[in-house]
Amino acid sequence: MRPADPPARNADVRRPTLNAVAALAGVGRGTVSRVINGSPKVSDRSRAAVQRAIDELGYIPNRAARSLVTQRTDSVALVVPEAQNRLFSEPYFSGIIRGVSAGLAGAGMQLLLVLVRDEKEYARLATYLSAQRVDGVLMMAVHSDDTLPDRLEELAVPTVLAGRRGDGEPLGHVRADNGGGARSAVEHLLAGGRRTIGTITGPLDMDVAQARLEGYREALEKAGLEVQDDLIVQGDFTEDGGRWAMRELLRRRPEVDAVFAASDVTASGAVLELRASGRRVPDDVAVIGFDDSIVARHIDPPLTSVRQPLEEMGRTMARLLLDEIEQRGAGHRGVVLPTELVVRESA
Amino acid sequence: MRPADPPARNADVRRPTLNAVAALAGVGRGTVSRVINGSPKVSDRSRAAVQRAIDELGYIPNRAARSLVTQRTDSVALVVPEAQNRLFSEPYFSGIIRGVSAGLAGAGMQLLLVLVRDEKEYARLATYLSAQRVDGVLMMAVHSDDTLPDRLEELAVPTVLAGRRGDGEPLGHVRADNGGGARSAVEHLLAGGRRTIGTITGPLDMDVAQARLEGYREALEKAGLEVQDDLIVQGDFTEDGGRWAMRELLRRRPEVDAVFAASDVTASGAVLELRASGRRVPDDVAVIGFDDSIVARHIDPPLTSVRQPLEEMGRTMARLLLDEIEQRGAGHRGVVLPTELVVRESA
DNA sequence: ATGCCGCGTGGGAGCGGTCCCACGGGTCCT
DNA sequence: AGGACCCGTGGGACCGCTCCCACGCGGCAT
Repeated sequence: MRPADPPARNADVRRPTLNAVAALAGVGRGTVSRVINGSPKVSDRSRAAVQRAIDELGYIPNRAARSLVTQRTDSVALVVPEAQNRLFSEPYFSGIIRGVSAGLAGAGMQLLLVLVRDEKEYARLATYLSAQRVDGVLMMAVHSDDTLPDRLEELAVPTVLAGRRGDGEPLGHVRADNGGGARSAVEHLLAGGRRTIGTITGPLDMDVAQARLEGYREALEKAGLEVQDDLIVQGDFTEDGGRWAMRELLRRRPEVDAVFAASDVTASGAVLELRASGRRVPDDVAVIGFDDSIVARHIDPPLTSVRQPLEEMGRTMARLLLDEIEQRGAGHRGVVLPTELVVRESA
Repeated sequence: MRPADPPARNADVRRPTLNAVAALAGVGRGTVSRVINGSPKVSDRSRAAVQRAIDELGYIPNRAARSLVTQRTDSVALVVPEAQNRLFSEPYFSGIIRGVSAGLAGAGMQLLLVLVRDEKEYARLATYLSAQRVDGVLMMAVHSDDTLPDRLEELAVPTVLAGRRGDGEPLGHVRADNGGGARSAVEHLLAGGRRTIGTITGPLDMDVAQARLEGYREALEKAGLEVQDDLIVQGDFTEDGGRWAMRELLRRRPEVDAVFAASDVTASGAVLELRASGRRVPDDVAVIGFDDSIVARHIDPPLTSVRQPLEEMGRTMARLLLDEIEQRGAGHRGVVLPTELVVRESA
């Protein structure tokens, strides 16, 4: 129990209100509101007077007050499952954020960052999000069995995903052309004369992993080569997983002369294992990764990798979400952005 | 009575209000408010009734409405200058964010992410922030000539910085023990029998760079060695800067047998240059970096590096900010957190 | 002139909370 | 018995904005 209430609530300088602007401009509140919201039904004279008053007072609308009546918050949440946050190579995360931020800033929207630590938090999140009345939700790294997106859809919260859960993703989402990227990687290996090309996949319950594997298959088939199951080893996007998978691959097929890894981190594990087995990269075995992350540039030898247009993906996510907020039922759309092969020394 | 019900404003399901809870619980609005805010002046009977009604309706308070009257937003902004966002090794950024998020979540505070692209945006930011009425501001990576913090202080916006601008930083801030970290790195090199130890610094207008350089000096002096100016080369935290600085260092002192680099990225550049000059790491020249970033683990050889307790730094920032919001004038405090030397193969 | 139209415009009525004042009804003291 | 006090309580008055209705006024047709 507090002995006495804090005196002087706090040192806040009371900011000017719309009322103050109206008084100074000699018009009614309605008119000021119209000017601020760009309504056309205001005379030039009033508009100028209001504008002058706004400038003079340094008036900035109070978001809470507006939000209370419009039932909008002009803010969206970016949900990042904690686990993924580590798993995914960092450029992925920060690149997308940068794009999202840029796309949102233009629309005067705020970005709420929500890191989700554990399952318990995750479960309560849907209610939380709809109660906070964010206008929309951006989700990073959804798993195929993720139900949060469905709940958000039920609650009619506009949602856009980074990546999709599976083939017929009903929600709006943005993803890189994983299949195409993988294809171009394998084609590059083929063009380099490699013939026994293995691949280390990601967890196959993730769409990205599936898509990249599919691209690998397509490239081989297009080249008239047979897809051999023992050249395909499942990894988990980690470095240790990459090492382990590479060892397995070498055991099965010691003559392998190239590897396409579904992530750079995996690839770096593979390179380590190759070196441990006395093989040289790329002379004996060529390696290509995916993501063009920091490690790609820094491992020895520098890694050829598939780059995703991260910032553009982020911007696109923002745009899609804004569209959906503007007119719900605009239909959830999926956007696929092209990838690019960055050739370095490993292949 | 209103003539007719509002014509379904939009597809939003109208969430229950405090009024609805009061009606269902058979009490007044004031009582419900008291229960929600944990006031002791409520009878157990009322409290129970209200609690039941809340659960039944799934009531969650409307932040905007509350914010309007309390003049608080229960949200803080995390400001990240865009340039730094690239410059700083990523674990730094994401580690701190994770800590901040954890620290804030406990207090029911929201985290607003604000990336600042260019100078123009930056200039308007102070006004913007105080107008948005965020309760406080967290700033990443301030430069020593940064004036935004000062403006925020003027505007009486509670602020906590990651790192400090200089020696007598007036604002609350959290930083790693950069000097101590550098010292332990150099001591490790000395313990390994190295005697001609060079250092590649960061931009010396940044406090971290200064502090790390100072630690280098102290360690040498403590060991009774002379600090030789030509063993100190200024870098810029980039890889290229590291290469260039290493080349310069080799030119000045070809017999150098160890290098302490002020960042891992710098160190990785140095390693590249050392190898290009035909030297082996660590056999001929030992190298230690700072940050324990991803690249530290992935370059060849794996880099010995100084780790900062990033997540704890984030949590501490959150706590400091919360304190300052709670009672302004609690005095801006600086907190220094210990670092840890992670020994790998490069030294 | 008289009516009608449409454009700007002012301002009342909320949005959903918190704050605080006034009030009923017990307890305890005189 | 009457007064002073305390406790839990209801509800009015906002917080700063948008929405919308009603109104004044000039121009045009009647």
